Formats: sequence, C-alpha cells, structure tokens
Amino acid sequence: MEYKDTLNLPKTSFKMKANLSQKEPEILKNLEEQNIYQKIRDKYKGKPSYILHDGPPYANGDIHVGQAFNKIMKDMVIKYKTMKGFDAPYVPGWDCHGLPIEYQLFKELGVSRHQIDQVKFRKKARNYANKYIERQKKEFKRLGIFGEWNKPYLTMDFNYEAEIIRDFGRLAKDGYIYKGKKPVYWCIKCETALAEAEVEYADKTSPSIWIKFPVKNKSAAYILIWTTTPWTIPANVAVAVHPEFKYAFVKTSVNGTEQVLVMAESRVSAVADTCLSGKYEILKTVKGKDLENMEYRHPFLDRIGKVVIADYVEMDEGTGCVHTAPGHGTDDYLTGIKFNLPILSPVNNKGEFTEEAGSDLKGQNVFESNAKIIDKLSSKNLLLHEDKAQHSYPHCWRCREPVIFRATPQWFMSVDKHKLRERALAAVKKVEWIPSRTMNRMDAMLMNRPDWCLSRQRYWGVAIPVLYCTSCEEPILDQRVIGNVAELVSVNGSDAWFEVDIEKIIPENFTCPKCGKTSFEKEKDIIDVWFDSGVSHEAVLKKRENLSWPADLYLEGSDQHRGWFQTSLLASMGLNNKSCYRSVLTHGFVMDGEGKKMSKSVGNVIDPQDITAKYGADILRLWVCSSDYRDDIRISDDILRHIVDAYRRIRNTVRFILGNISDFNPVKDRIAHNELTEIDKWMSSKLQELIKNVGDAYEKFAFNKVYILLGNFCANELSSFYLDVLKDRLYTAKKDSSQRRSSQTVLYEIIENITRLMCPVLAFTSEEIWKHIPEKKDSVFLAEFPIPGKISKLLHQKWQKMLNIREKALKIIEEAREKKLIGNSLEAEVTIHCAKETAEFLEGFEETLTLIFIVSKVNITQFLKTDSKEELKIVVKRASGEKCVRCWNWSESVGKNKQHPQLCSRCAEVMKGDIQCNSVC
RNA sequence: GGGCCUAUAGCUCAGCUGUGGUUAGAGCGCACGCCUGAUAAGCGUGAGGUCGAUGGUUCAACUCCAUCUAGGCCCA
Repeated sequence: MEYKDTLNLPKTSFKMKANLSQKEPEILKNLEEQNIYQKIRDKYKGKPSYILHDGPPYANGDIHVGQAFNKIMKDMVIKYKTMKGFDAPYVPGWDCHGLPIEYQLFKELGVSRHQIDQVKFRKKARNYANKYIERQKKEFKRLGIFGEWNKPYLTMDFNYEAEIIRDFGRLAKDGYIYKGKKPVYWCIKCETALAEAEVEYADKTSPSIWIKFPVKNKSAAYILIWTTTPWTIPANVAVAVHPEFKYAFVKTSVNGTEQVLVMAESRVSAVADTCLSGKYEILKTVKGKDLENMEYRHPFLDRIGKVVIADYVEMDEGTGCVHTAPGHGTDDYLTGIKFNLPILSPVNNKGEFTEEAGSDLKGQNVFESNAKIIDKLSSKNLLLHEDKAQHSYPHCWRCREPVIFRATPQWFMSVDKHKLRERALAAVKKVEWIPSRTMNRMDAMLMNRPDWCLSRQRYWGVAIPVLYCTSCEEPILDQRVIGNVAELVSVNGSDAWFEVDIEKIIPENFTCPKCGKTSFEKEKDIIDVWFDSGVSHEAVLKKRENLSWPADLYLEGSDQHRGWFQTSLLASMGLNNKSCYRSVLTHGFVMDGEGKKMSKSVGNVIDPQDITAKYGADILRLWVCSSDYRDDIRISDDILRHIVDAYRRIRNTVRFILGNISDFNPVKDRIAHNELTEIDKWMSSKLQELIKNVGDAYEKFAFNKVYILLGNFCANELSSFYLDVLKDRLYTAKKDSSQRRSSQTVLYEIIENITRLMCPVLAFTSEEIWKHIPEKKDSVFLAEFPIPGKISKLLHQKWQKMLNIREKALKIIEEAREKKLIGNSLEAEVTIHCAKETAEFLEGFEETLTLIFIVSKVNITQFLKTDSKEELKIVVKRASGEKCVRCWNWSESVGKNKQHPQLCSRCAEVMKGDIQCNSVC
C-alpha cells in the first residue's frame, strides 16, 4: 500500500478550466427548463417589493457593450435585492417607434416618404422593431439576465400606445399642451422636415454680406451685422450682442457720407480691412449690455427690431452684432423665446417666400432670392460690403440639396405651466441620486431646458390626437376625441388613427368650437418618442399587476439626465405631481482601453457577443462588477485578460475548497461552533466580516468594492494563508478526526457563503458551484443573501499579530531558500527569539505554530535582558531528523515506529486507526 | 463655445470630501525563486508611482485654489 493513498487529497468534479462559453448555455437551458424566474417570483410573492424600472433600449441593431453593461448592472441589482428578500420583478422594455427605424427602413427600401403609403410603411416598421426585439432579447438572455422576457413592455404595444394618447390628453386637459412654432431642418425639394441625423454637412458657397441696420431716431447711425444667409433677413427681428464685450461706435465715411457704425470693438480692424475704404475713428465704447433694447428699423420692411444680449455671440468672425431670426436658427429661436420675440418664418413648404416677406419677394425661392435681397439693400444704401464665402452647410441626406431652417407649427408641453419646473426641481431634491453629485447635473439641465417640443413630422410613431377644423384651421384638443382615439388604439394599435374614417373619432354633434363648422381633418404629426418612454411609468408600472408606482430605482447611463430621467420626471410631475422614481443611479459610458470613445471608423469597438463567445458572460459580468461606474468605464483585450485572471483565481480557490469538502456531510459531520479549533473560529469570524463588508457594498451599489473584497479574500485570507496552512491537517489527519471536521465545517461555511455573495455577479459560475456543494439541491438563485454572524474583534487582533510575525518569518525563510539552505519550507526549523510577552503569545498557539509557518519545527526562546535590541530575531536552519514520506514533515521520530519505519510518530498514530485506502483499488 | 464630470503603479481600484502633516496602499500582472499532494494550479520574495501639467496659498499639498492639457456626457 502506498502511504499516499492514505491521505485525504482534494477530490472534485468541478473543473479547473471553466469553459464558460460552452457551459453557460447549458446552465441557462437548465434554468429555463425549471422556469427559474417564475420560481423566484413564487418564492418572494408577498414580500416587500423592489422595483427597478427598465429604461427601454432602442429596438435596432445588436446590443453593444454599453447596453450589455447597463443590463448587467441592473441584473446585479435585481439579483441582489431578490436574495435580500425583496420581491423584485424585472420587466425589460423596448423603445420601438421613432427615427432610427424609420431612417434604416427607408434606406433598406430605397424609397422616399412620398413614394410609400404611411400605413404600409408603419406595418413594415413594426415588423422591423419586432425582429430586433427578438434578436436583442436573445442577446440579453445570454448574459444571464433574468426577467419577464416572455412579457416585456414595448412602446408599440397597443395598450401602451393607448396610454401615450391618454397621458397626452391628461396633460392637455390641465393646460400643459400648446401649439407654437419652432425651427426645424427642412428640405424644400423633398418638402419634408428632417431630423438631425438626416442632415449631412457639405461645403457650399454663399453670399457673405455686411448690412447696416438704421438705428431708430438717429440719423446716419447703424448697427452693423454680417450674414451668409441673406434670405433670412425678412425674418429678422433682433440683433444679439454679447453682454460683457465692448462695442465701439465707429465714425467713418461711406461713399462720401459720414456715418456711425456700431460693432464689437475687437472686430473693428477686421471689418475695416474688408469693408471700409477710408479712415475711421472710434468715438466711444460701451459694454454690450448697455446696448440692450436699442431699437433699429428693419432694412426694408416696416418693422422695428431691437438689440438683445446673448452669451453665444462670438468675436472670431462677423461684427459681434448677430442678425437674429428666431424662425430660422436654433440659437436665434432660443433667444427669441427668452426675449419674447416674434418667431417669423415667411417661407412655405416649397421654400418660397410668403406674403409676409413683402409682395416683391412673394413666391420666390429663398436661395434664388438672395441676389434680389442684396440688390434691395444696396439700393437703400444699407449694404456695406458684399463677398462670397465657402462654409460647411447642412444638406438633405436623400436629395443632397441644401436645406433650410424653418419655423413650423409644433405642439409643445410647457415646462412652466402651473410652476411645473419649480415643482420638478423640488422633486429632484427629494430623489436619491447615485452618485450624489449627479443631482447637480439634473438640476442644472432642468433649470435651463426649454419647453418640450412634442411633435415630429415623421411616419413611425403615435399620432398626436388633434383635429383641425377644415374651415377655420382651428386646432382642436378635445377630451372626448382623445378618449375615442385611445379606445380605438388600444384595440387596433396606433395605425388606427391613419386608417380609420374621421367620423369614428368625432363624437356625435361635434362642431368646431371656434367657427361651429363640422368638417375636420386629422393631425399628421406624431409624438416625440421621448414622450413614449417618458410615460413608461404610467404605461408599465401602474398597469402591471406585479409592479408598483413609483419605481425604487432608475438605472441608466449619464446621457439620460437630459433624456429619460428628465422626460419621465416632467411627465410624472405633470400627471401625478410626484416623481416616478425614488432613486436614480447613473453610470458612465464604456470607452476603449485609452478612455476614448468607441467608433467603427476608429476600429476600437468591442462587441459583447464576441466576449461572450470567447470568454463567457461571467467574464463580462465580472468586468462590469470590477468597474467604477461613477466615471467612464474602459474595456480592452488587456483589461479583459486581467478579468479572466481574477476569475481564475476565484474559480481555483473555490475548486480547492470543493475538493476538500467532498467527503463532508454538513448535516452529520458539522462541528459545533464553540468546539472549532481556534484558527477555524478565526476564519469563520473573518468570513462574517467579509459578509458584512460585501453586503454593505452591495447595499451602496459599490460593485467594484464587492469585486475587490471577494478577490482579496480569496487571495489573502484563503489561498495564501488559511488554505495553505490547512493542507497538512486536511490531507494527513484522520478522515473524520474532529480537527479535520472542524476545518471542513468552516470550509463548507465559506464556500456556501461566498457563492451566495458572488451570485449576483457571477451568475453562471455560482450556479455551477452550488451544484457541487454537498447537500445543495435547489438553484443558488433561490438561496438568500448571507447575514453576517458575530465578528470577534479579539480573535482578529490576535491573529493579525500572528500574521505579522509570520510575514517576518517568511522573509527569513526566503533568505534561507536563496542560500540554498532549504527548498520546501517544510525542510526548515524556525527559531524565534523574542521578548517574554511575545514568547508567551506564540507559545499559546502550541503545536499549531508549525502549521502556521508551514515548517517542521518552531522553537521559541526569550531574549535575555541584554540582547533585546530587536523586537524579534528569527533564525532558520535545516530541520533535523528525516522526512516522513506521508506528511513530508521532517521529524526525529521517523524510523522509531517499527510497523511504519518511514513515518513520523504523528502519521504512525493516524495509521493505527482504521484508515481506509483512498485509492480506487 | 457653454454646463456637468474625470485624471493615483502595466491593469482595476483605495487614500483626497468644509477636518492639508511620518517612507502613497491593495489585488492582479511582471521578474526571480520554491514546490510538484489545488499542477494549463499553489506558495514566497522583489521591482514598479516626481499622485495629468504648470503656477499659487501654506512651515507643509496627491489632498485646497487658479490656469492649462487630455478624455467623457449633454447642449450649442
């Protein structure tokens, strides 16, 4: 018989090589077959609820690493809260309507809007969305994310669409909805509004002109402006100046006439170089804000304009006095709103001037009229200089023609009606923002945002339920109409608006409230998709039986401060006068290894599907866990390799423990806590400390701390000390000796607890581990989160002191190794010279000392009074005696036992008992 | 251009917050060594940082202030 066969060496079927990419789908299949999500629901039914409301990703394309990050984080929260005993259902959602699908589909179909019937197109869009929802669903599930995948919420569900209409109606009823004007990109050839994404920039040559606006009631005084879009002059209502910069009154002579021109002081010389021929003189300078409200006459229309102030005015080109036409530019528009200026846009769908621009311009194409406008200015002696300029200008993505910016009628939600903004700001203060500084951002953005433009001139979305009187063009927001539409849509979907005869929508005896006529037509615009998702708390949280309102948590990327967090809050404040979320967690964006944005053109995109295929979803999950989401997150091959290493460390530690408890039955073999050996007691206490710390970290959503704590515990507490020290006992002691069972009791406790601790993160691996723990039958996902037991500070202090001494001893042992005195540390005999106190401390550990130092013998001697310069003096020499072939310790007792001449006395003692041969023979 | 934010070893993170003060820490990786009874593992020792840059406040700054640089989100 080989003595080796009498040892209790680790034994487990838990593989060292994870092979996650193959194993995970099997685990997933198994979990799905047992319907784990439903089992979890059943288990926690009736418990306090925790609602994380999913922000819907857009149903287009494969999921990218940012979405994977977001969903994994949500899943970690859900899994943690569930294990903490909350009923935490997770209903994933998808954002289905809107531009990206429309854009993509038009591209695929190769047609323009006027070439396809809207309803037909909408059906295709719905199919398109469905296709990608299924695709993304599969991808999310593969990441180990649990949820109601068979019943997600879709913003294109009929009931959801109906709710959008109802909520719009409720807001309209309370007066939040109004009709106004706003400039949008407009292609005059396609006669359609364009979204930002449908605009492409290309170089264009335009006129570049300097115009003098006559100051009211002052002769020969002018405000000098510069523009490259002469056709927007008819819509001019103001001139913007920077409040802080200095403006000069420049005296000069133009065509022999003395005049005074107002412009920014810092622009004077540049303007003089291009526009002025003669000498000039600066009469005086004033600050821009001193010019505010100065009035001027429109160069050719009978209208008075005024000077307003704006921070965006720049001094690197032009005159520092900015021609402002709120109907033709975004900055201008916002300034117009701020100063309550008229928003003029005297241009029709075809890009022709209307009567409002003057009878001489009426009917003319705006681009073609540039020359005429320049002539007009010139004939009135208001054109100071004319030139050409090449600049980057927006063009239509489809017809490649230059587009214009044009104010069109739009529906808005007022942010200030009934003090909505103030109420929302107050609500923000009551919400818990994680990290806390994100509250600032939310606050600032809410403070500055304009009214919410709700209408979109698009095809794929929920129609705005408004009628127009065909006689007087009065827009009609009627609650009965809205009710009818909602009803219709809930049954037939939002297509109904476009398909159904108007009679089915109009209540009986309905007349135009303004003119009394009875003929109407339907609004063509659809609602902004941000409104779709902004009312998800109404359409989902309030409607689903297993959910509740408000949500406990919204968890999204930092772009959603302007997006979903804000639209949801505004909608909720308008509808409920209360926030729809109690807390909001924001994470950064996923960047490449250098912290740079990922982009296809740079070629630094990392695809979550590739990671899952190569390493496994748990690696991706561990990466999410390890990252500090408060800032931007990085990912690269290098980073992933480190994560794989960290994973391997955890896995191997687990494997070792599993191997050493394979013969342990927790029911029969467990040792009572007060009978554990001290090192085991200490370790058990350290475990409690870990449970406490990890629990606290989860509670604060500090996942990267969980990662560090678990990693350090495996490496420091377990692998490099406890497990290493335990080997001698586990392997060589009698199988069912109380000492071995004591250690196994704690090892079992450790594996059983850390598996649950890591479960929210390493979903697949923890399930795999759980299946290998003796006596664990159910899934780990039905286990509860550990509650920390008593932590013994006293033991921690005592053992920390021990560890400090050990560290010093290890250094000395290493020195001996370098001198080739020893190899294996068991070849060493350590002598520690120390003060009386320390000596007594060490003696307290008795025979455990050799175990702790993993040497064959430890001697302790007290310092004499004279030689106590050092705190501790450790000497290593080669152990005496011979090596026991069984336990490998060196001992003088080897050879003493006649029956077992190769063994030490301790092993011989063990052999006396009824040791079973462990080998299969 | 504006608002908000970030910058500590090769990597991931501590420390820094209205309270500045001994040689700035951990894990991983790396180098070297040991072991071969956790073995495509395990153990030990060690080398790595002018704390993004510059200037300032101070007896003293990674920590406070200013500017700059790089990067991010949002807006323009």
